[in-house]
Amino acid sequence: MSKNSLVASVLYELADYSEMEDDQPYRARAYRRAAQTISSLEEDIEDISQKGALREIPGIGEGIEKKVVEILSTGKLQTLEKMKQRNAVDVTSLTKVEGIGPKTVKALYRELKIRNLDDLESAIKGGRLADFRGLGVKDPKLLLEHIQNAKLQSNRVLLEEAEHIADKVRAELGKLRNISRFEIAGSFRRKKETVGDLDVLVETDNPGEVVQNFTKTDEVREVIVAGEYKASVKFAKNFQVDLRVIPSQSWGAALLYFTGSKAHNIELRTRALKMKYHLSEYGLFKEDNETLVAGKSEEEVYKALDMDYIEPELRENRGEIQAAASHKLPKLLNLEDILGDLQMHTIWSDGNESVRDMAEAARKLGYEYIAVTDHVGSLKIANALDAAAIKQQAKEIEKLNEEYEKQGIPFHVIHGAEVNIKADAKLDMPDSVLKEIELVLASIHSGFNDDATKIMKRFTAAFENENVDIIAHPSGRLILERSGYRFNLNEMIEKSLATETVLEIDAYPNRLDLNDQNAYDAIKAGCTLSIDTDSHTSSELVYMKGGVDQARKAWAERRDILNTKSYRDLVKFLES
DNA sequence: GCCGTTTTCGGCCCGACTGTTTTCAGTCG
Repeated sequence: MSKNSLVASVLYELADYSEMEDDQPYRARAYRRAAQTISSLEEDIEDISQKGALREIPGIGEGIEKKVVEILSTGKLQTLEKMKQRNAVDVTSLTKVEGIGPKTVKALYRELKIRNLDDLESAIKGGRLADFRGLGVKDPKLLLEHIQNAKLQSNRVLLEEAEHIADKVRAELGKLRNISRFEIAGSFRRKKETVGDLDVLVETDNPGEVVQNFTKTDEVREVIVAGEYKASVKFAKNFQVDLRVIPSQSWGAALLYFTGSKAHNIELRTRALKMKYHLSEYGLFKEDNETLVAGKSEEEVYKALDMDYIEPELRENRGEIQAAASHKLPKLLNLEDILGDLQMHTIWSDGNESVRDMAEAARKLGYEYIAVTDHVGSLKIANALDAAAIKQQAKEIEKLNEEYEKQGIPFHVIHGAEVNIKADAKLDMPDSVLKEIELVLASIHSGFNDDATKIMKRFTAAFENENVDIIAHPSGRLILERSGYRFNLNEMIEKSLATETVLEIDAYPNRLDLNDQNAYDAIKAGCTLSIDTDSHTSSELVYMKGGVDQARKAWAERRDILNTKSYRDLVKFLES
């Protein structure tokens, strides 16, 4: 785990306290901007600092450079610590409450001596907030709810879950009249691994009516705001959905703006300004602010800015703007390019269906092949196979393949295995057994707390074993649950290249492992990746789409991904 | 605090919604 998020969070905090303390809003904004840039940086901030290249990062000058260096060496910032002592106010928590920003925090402290969420809660319950001016939410019950939300963790959900909520939104919008088109934008459209809310754009001639009717649909549990052109509501589980009405001539500009990311938008607007334009969600305008240059479609706006069209997945300000301006964007991988799935489990180990069931389901998806990769070795919870069972399974698979061949069905089941890399850096199955298996995945399932050196020693054993073809779910993270083990990505990439071992993007919705940043780095370095679903039942094979989305965010092209190869080429690769 | 194809000073992305605001500040995305 890099220090980028630490540095970013300290800078964000500094921005909040600064905004509260002094009247130089642009200083706070500069901190926030730098924090934003650093948190979306692909490179480790510590490496950049060691190279002395911090000042090359846009938004980092003399002052912030010093602060970053201090955070990296001490983990803290003296200026911020002093501010905290001076104010003794928990700005970070208080600003998490909906409707409360730094200015309100300052007023709450000045007038009511409120320092934290508990103070705020008791002030509301004691009715002391009744005469307080300037707080957006007047209803005490609602405010208490917002405080509870602030105390809980974020409401972000997995992309997979967001897809289901999006289906509900689509269903509700389908019932409303007078909507000529709609689109769900935001981080959902960019296919971020987690989604915090849904941004729904609607085109209609009856804005007020559509907004009002939307707030009355069955899924809506609470209305936060509802104006003529915009509504914010909460669905079940506190999940926020924002609806915005967009005029037709601005559809593309609005879609662009609300798809984001914020960093991407700021870069675009800055580029527009340099070209003597002015970009907002209403369109790209000439300097006079009246002449519309482009706005109907995203393509039109990008074109007017002398850029190629940028796919939503790429809009994270990771160099896509420069690439689009110089016509060097990648030709992104598509789901149709995937010809097989190389990790799945059956009833032989901890899966729920037979080899044949999985194969038939994969054929329906149009695949040429699958690899059945049940757990092997001593992993008891996963009902791992021993050497004898592996042999039996090989026979079953051989028979099924013969059957397909006889019937002239061009489909192949590859006999694979997922072998555990043990804490002592040995594989959980002797080489004599592994070499008989056509495709071996190696992965870590224990000793998660080992330090990076030990983890790398274990991975190295796997990389250097000639029977191992793929390192499965390399980081071991579970999104929103655990962060994964400490590994050294650069070393993983080096080893992957040196030993021609493939790194996996495990497409299971709460894994997506490698994550997009790491996968981006690996692809840039020239590694081959595979995208596998890790399915334990045939209905999970469709998780491939999430894996492809993740790979697209990592700028993956068809040639970067192992399972875009035909069966013949794949076998050649495995044998080489 | 950052930054420069107008600039080393004077700008900084932009607009909707809310409150009790009679002309705008704060918050949010």
